Amino acid sequence: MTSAHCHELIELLSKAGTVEEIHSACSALCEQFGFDRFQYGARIPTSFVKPYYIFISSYQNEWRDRYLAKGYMTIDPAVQYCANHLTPFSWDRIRQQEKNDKIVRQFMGEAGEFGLNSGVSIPVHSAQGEFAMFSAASSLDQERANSQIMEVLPFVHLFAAHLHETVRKILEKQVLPLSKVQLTDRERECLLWTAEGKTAWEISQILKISERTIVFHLQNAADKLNVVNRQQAVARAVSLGIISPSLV
Amino acid sequence: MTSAHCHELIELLSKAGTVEEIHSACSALCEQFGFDRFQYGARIPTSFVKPYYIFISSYQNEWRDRYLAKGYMTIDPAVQYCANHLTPFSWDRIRQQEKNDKIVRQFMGEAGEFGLNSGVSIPVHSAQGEFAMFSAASSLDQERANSQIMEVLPFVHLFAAHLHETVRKILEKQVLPLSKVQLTDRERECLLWTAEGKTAWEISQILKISERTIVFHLQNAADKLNVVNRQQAVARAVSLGIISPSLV
DNA sequence: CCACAACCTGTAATATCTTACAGCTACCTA
DNA sequence: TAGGTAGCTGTAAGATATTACAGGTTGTGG
Repeated sequence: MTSAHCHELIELLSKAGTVEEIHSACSALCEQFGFDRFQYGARIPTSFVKPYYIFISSYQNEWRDRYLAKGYMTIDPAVQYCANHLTPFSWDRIRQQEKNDKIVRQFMGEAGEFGLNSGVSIPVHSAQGEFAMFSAASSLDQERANSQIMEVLPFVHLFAAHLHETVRKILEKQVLPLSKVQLTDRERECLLWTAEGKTAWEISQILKISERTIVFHLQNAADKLNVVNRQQAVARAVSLGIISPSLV
Repeated sequence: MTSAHCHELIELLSKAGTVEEIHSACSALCEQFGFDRFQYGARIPTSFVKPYYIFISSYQNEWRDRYLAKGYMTIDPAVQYCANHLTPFSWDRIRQQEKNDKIVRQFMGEAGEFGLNSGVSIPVHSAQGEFAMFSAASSLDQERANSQIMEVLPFVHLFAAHLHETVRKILEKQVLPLSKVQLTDRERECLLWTAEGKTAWEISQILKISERTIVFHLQNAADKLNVVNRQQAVARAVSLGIISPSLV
């Protein structure tokens, strides 16, 4: 296994223009690297309460349905880990853990019935606040699966990053109109200070323009972001990466 | 070059408890993978206007000083790219670009004087809104440098993720007291709806409790987050990953 | 039983935001 | 020259947030 195999797969990804083609590239990765099934899932922050989800998966439908229906996302240790970390999560960490909730053990058992015993999950976090996870499962016995996973881990990790960027490019045209919002310098500046907790009057003192103008810029920013007030404007601007601790 | 070398380096990282030890691990990576110099830089969102920066670097001091003094961070194409992407940025992309600003060409020239001609930059984005970059430079001629970079890219990429997690663990004790803020379920819930643009009265209707109680929870959340109003509370909660489009 | 955490509620004064009205300058490009 | 964009400013009514006062219930663990 060399980096060249990895770059070939990434090359394949870069040519993908549809979800189906991405699915094929992931399948190619599984074949190349000795995995049986994969799943990519991403959460896109179009709204906080109702984010947009996309899944590209070769998991069995029955398992996927049960997973969603029973709300296993809030139980799955891989999800818990990936939501807060950057580094790959090997599934056998769960078994190694001393105390596992009863519910977690049950979850693991059910997953095992679908051939999801050994595997690895790669967290992906983007600057735009998106969260994605790429998981690959192996049907080898635990020991062999682990050594195989270790072998290909760097390649899968790099692949996952490219995978998310590819998905993002496709989604951009469809569900990410917000990410194209262009704020003017002043709008961004006012929003930045608002996120710092400053009132319109205080910002007017900082920027040495009238309070009315601050209100004007913030209103324009809110209109562009399609939100109803400053709290929501700040939330959206931060989660979209439009404002970030930066460049000052 | 195999994955085993990579895992050894990561093992080394995991043992690091100080910035110096991390520096050593990065140096080991450079030696192992044929790079001459490295730089890791991270921006930690303790505040929007004045974020916390940390650098671990083997770049020449003179270049580092000039870089900061001249504000090259806002010019550097690698930074521009990494701020918005997940995948590695090979420096020769800059040269391949058709139109380069005069200022960019000047920047590249100056960097070249310090032996920073060929190299790669890996973006790192965390769930907590941190942004980091790990760059490794090679003094080989362009063609050989590129093929060498391609060869080790997956390993460097995985290393960068572990590097950031290690740094984060060290910083957590010092500059990240905010990340330990624990909000109650209600506080988080109220904050989440506030980030959705809901007023206290609207949230009271959603949660079927009194408006006064919503105000109470939001005030408690603001106190814990050490902020002065709802805008800042939302900004901080989002950027710290305390609330995110999720799990509903 | 007591302390504590999480949760809940009310009144009221004041500060701040939101929105609607109306109008200005400067710069750039078709 | 006209039209567009970015920026700037004022007044005012009404909605909402902030803060300070004062008080309650429920469940958990020492």
